[in-house]
Amino acid sequence: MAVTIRDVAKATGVSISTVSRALATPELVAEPTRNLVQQAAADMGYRPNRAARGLITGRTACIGLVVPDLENPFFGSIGKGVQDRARAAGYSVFIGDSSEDPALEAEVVRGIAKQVDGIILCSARGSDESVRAITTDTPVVLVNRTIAGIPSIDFDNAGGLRAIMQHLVALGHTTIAYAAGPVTSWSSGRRVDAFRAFGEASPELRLIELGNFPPVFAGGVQAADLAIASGATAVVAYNDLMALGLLDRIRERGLRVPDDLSIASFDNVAVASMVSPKLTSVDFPRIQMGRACVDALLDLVLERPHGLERTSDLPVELIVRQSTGVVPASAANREDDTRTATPKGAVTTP
Amino acid sequence: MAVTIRDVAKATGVSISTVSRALATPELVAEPTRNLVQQAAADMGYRPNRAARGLITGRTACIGLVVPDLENPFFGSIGKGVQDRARAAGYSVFIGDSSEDPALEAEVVRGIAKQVDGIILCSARGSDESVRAITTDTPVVLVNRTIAGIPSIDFDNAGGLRAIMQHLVALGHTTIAYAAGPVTSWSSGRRVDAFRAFGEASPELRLIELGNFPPVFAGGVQAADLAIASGATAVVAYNDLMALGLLDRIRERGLRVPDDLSIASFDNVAVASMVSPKLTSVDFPRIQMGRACVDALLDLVLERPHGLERTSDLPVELIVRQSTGVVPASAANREDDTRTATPKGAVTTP
DNA sequence: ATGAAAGCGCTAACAC
DNA sequence: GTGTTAGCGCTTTCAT
Repeated sequence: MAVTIRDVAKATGVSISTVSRALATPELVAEPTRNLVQQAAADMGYRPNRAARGLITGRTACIGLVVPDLENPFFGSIGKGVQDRARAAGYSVFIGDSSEDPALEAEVVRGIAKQVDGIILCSARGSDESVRAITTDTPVVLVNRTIAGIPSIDFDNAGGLRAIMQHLVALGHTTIAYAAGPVTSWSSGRRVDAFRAFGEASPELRLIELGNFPPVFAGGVQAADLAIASGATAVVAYNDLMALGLLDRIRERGLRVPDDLSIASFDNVAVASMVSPKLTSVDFPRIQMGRACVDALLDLVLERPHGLERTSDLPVELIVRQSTGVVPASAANREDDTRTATPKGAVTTP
Repeated sequence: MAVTIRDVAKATGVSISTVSRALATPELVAEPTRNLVQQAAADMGYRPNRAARGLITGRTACIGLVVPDLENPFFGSIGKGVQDRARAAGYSVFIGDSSEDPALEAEVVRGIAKQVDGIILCSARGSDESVRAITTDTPVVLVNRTIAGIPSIDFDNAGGLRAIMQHLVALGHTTIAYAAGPVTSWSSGRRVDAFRAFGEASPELRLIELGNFPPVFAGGVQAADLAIASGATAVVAYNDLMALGLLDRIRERGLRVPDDLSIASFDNVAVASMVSPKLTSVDFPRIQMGRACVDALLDLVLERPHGLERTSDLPVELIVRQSTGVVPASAANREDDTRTATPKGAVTTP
């Protein structure tokens, strides 16, 4: 058996409660006693039994992290941030993988809920009700999804989309296509909304929605032909994986990126800078997101008043690389004609 | 407070020990009582308090997984397998990220050790002694590293290397270069050993060791020029990231892959099939590895006799794609000459 | 087959 | 400032 508080008490000649206090609340113990006990505890290699402590305090000093897919580096990064901040705060992290399955997600959450003080739930797949049901027993912070009444953290999807659009417009593009992710994806929805809003604010642009695609390589391949057919000079993809698929298919069709067609996307996964041309992509501070989640969750758990707002958006950053370039001369001319034909506010020719 | 065993006892009119038995060891309770209790427990939403149980049984039903970097999809996959198998066995998983830092690794392990029944330690960074020290308190299974006396699981690195070599030889290559990973990497060492062994067994081949490189894109870039200078017609890289760097630099030098130079590597990361040309790579069954780790660890924890051997190598699979092709005609001729000039066993010209 | 009772290691009143 | 005591929720002898 490991060394217990009792052993330390026996060794130092004080009572077990003094040992407990010297270790947990040192300010309540006289200097000499405290030193004696702490020294002895250290010498004997005493390590408190978390389970016993939790049994009485009702706190576990553990938090749970439930993600749809651990293999996805996106969630790995968040996990790294979570683990890092949690450790700094003296908390351990339980990991749960729901394999993108709502039923499994519920089971995983249930299995974890009892042994933690709170849960960080990434991209919850369950219904609003099922998620809300969890939050009655356990503090929860949501990532990549918002449900009224539950604190959540997200990236600034709209800001990222706008950054891409401004970048493309600055390069002279006026006909821009967007290849969206799954309709069920909340973040995809936010980006589509921002895309439309941008279009409404800039009527001189021709913005084309290519439709919804699986957020993977094959989805990008599928979108590529539509993008080419649309006449757009730039394509924005829901994520880098799709951008890779676009790239592959576009080149297969004999076009060059970015000379004939520019590509921009979201995520800035590691490989974005390893392919040629390197991808222009919106970077999400994922590790920072993980940390922010822990902060928000501990605010809840410890009932700290000065926590951040119930929901917040983390700023993102556009990383410009080689997959976006100035609009092709031919397209620029063609579009110039269009622009001239419908000048903003003034009609000189009937 | 949550519903306890006491509440269930009160509701059913039996004693708490009967409730405990009905739930934990049903065979010790009479059929009617058992049903009554189980039904009531289910209705009341009773969930056993793991901490309390652990306090008395000495078991936590938790295992720890410590990896060098959660952001690396390699470890994410292993984590997925671990989590999956552990859940099936009724175990929860603590995650620890050591950020490739031996000191932090030790701290993370220490923090986790007390709250788990065993630890799966991936690519341990600490010294043999420090790792062995852990195993005195806690069962440990090692991944990607072997230390005498500690059970470990690994991939069949040598088998993978041989599979690549046989593939290249079948394509006519006789001058093959190898770009190794860091000298400190255990798996890199295994592959280098296998490379040399293959060379010794096939004296008709010219095998070139380009040296050790960082296992990342930049390392591959660095190796590329050496590979080209070496006159090899095929390059084997320590991992896919390096292969990507090789690919980039080789094309920058005006050569084509695989027409002028073939590239093969290890890991088969997702992106290997998303670049062009798609990479020939050795696939590691990582999720399966995670599962195998849990099985091995639970053998230790539960002192099951029929566990697998103390150390074992998981089989790997070569995935042939577009980055490897038949040897260039020019090179084939040149090499034919060489081969003729130094025939095996017979010297015709002084 | 079931109940009573003794703790697992620790913290938190409550005394002194 | 320190010691005594009563549990936290559960399993596990030991009786019955």
